[in-house]
Amino acid sequence: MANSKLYKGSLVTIILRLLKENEKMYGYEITQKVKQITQGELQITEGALYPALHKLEAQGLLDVDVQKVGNRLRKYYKLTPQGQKETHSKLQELQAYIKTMQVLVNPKWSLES
Amino acid sequence: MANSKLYKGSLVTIILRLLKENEKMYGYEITQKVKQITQGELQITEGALYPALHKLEAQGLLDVDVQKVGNRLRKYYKLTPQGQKETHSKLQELQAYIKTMQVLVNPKWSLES
DNA sequence: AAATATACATAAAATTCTTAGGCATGGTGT
DNA sequence: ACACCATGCCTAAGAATTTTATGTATATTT
Repeated sequence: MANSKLYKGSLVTIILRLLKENEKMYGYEITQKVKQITQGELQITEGALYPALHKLEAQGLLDVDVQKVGNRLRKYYKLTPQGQKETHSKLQELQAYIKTMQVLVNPKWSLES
Repeated sequence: MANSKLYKGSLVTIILRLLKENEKMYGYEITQKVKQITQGELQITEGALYPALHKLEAQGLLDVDVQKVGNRLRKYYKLTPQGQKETHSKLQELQAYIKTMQVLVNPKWSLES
């Protein structure tokens, strides 16, 4: 997941955000979508993704729909109503995080306009 | 450290950034400064901070200067030349992270203006 | 025929942080 | 005098998340 440790903790937010946009997605699709959107900057590893999906499902934030495409299985995930709420919450947390970090990083301190 | 998991991985960046601004700081001062700047949003716990400082020192990114103020010890940390380079690098990573996350979060996909 | 892509999965280890203490000085309130 | 909180350092057990390393199987490309 990139060489930056900053991505630690943002996997769930990313997953939820993608599912908000795409209605239903399967695991492998998520990894590819993220790679594409970020132009390779961010690579979600399967060892992190699948456990995360299982946990989100266990928490009632995602529903699963297993489909057989050709001869292969796909597990399509989609947001539950509760998952939609959580998505909204996570996105607000992200905005707050970014805002806070920018305050910490930008030297407008001791000025406090 | 806030209720958001997004802060995971950003502690070192925060420490380095503060030391870039403040020349020399001691641990407790860092916790208070962060609390103040973020108006309580972000509380750095000492259980995370001190091991992080020790590690940065061991990596040669920080130098320590122990001083006795009144009857109490203070360990003042400051950036080494290598620490300054690393700070620059970490700040660029933060910019990249924010940019990437905003791309992931903002729905300009499949448009790619 | 071999290599790569698709598609799922788990498990050990590493990393980072939280939680929960411990020790000591100094000031403030009762 | 005594309790409590702020200052100032510290560590260690556990939790949570991710990396790394596999495993299995089918489909496509070279």
